[in-house]
Amino acid sequence: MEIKNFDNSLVVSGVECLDLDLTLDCGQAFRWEKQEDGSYSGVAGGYFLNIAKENGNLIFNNTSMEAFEGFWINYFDLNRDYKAICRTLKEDELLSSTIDEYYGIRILNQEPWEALCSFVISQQNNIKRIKLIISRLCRAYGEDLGGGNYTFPSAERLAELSVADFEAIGAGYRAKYLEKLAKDVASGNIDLSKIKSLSLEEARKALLDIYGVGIKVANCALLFGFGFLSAFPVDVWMKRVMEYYPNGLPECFTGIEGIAQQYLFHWARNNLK
DNA sequence: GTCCAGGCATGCA
DNA sequence: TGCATGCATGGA
Repeated sequence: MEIKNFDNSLVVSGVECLDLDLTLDCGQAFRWEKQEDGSYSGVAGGYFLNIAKENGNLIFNNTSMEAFEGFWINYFDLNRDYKAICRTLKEDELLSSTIDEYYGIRILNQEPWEALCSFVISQQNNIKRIKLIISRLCRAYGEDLGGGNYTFPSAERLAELSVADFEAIGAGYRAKYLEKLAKDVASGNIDLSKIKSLSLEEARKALLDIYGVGIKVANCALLFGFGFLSAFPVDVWMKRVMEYYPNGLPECFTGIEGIAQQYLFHWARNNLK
C-alpha cells in the first residue's frame, strides 16, 4: 500500500480486494450513499468521507493523513490480506464461484456503538428501511458536520430520548430496545469497551444479555463492530444458504467465517428467491 | 390489498 | 428445551 497526498485528497494504491459497491452497499453498513459519479459518501468515526476508485487506486477526498491513519485505514481493514483470505475460502466449491463473481467484499471495522444500534434496528427489517431509520436518527440527533452530513449520535445523546422519540423516526417496535440500550450504555450499566478483549463466546454472551439483542443481532455486532471475524450471522437469507452446507461449515472457513458469510449473504440475495 | 424484511421477547407446553 | 405468536413500518 502506497499513499500520496494531493491537495486535499489522498491517493492510495496497492490495495487489493476492495470493491466499493460490494463493500459499502452490501448490508453491513447503512450510512454510505452512492453518488452520481460512482463514488461513495458517508460518515463514520465522526468524519465525513467521499471515496472513489480510479484506475485501481482509492481516492480519499477531502481527507487528512491524520484521519486516514487514525481511522480509515482500520475502518476499511486495509492492513489485512484479503487476497490470501479469498484464496483460502475458494477451497469451498460454492464460495469459489461466488468470489469469482463478487470479488472485493471486505468487512468494515465499524464503531461498536453504531454497529450495535444499527443491528438492533435491522431486525425483521429490510436494508432500505434500515438505512431510512438510521438516516433519520442521525439527522435528528447526530452532530451536524455541514453539507447535510451528520455523525451517528452518541449513547449519551440518545439516552435523553423517550420511546416515543424513537417511534417518531420509524423504529417501530424496536423503539423500546433502543431506549433502554442507550440509557444502559450511557450510564455504564453496559460497557461496550471491554467486549473486544473477551473471547468470542464470552463477548457473544455479554451481548445476548442486552434487551432486544438475540443471536443474529449479536453475531452481526460482533462481526461488524467488535472485530470478531469468526462470528457467523444467520438471517433469513443465510438460512436458505445453509441448505448447501448440511454437514456444517467447511474447514477452510475457520477463523474467517464472517468473511465467508458476507460473500454467501450477497450471493443469496442475488441468486435465491 | 398482501407479503416481506440482516429477529426478538414472551408465554406455554 | 422447543415452538407459536405478536410486533411497526415502508416498499414491492
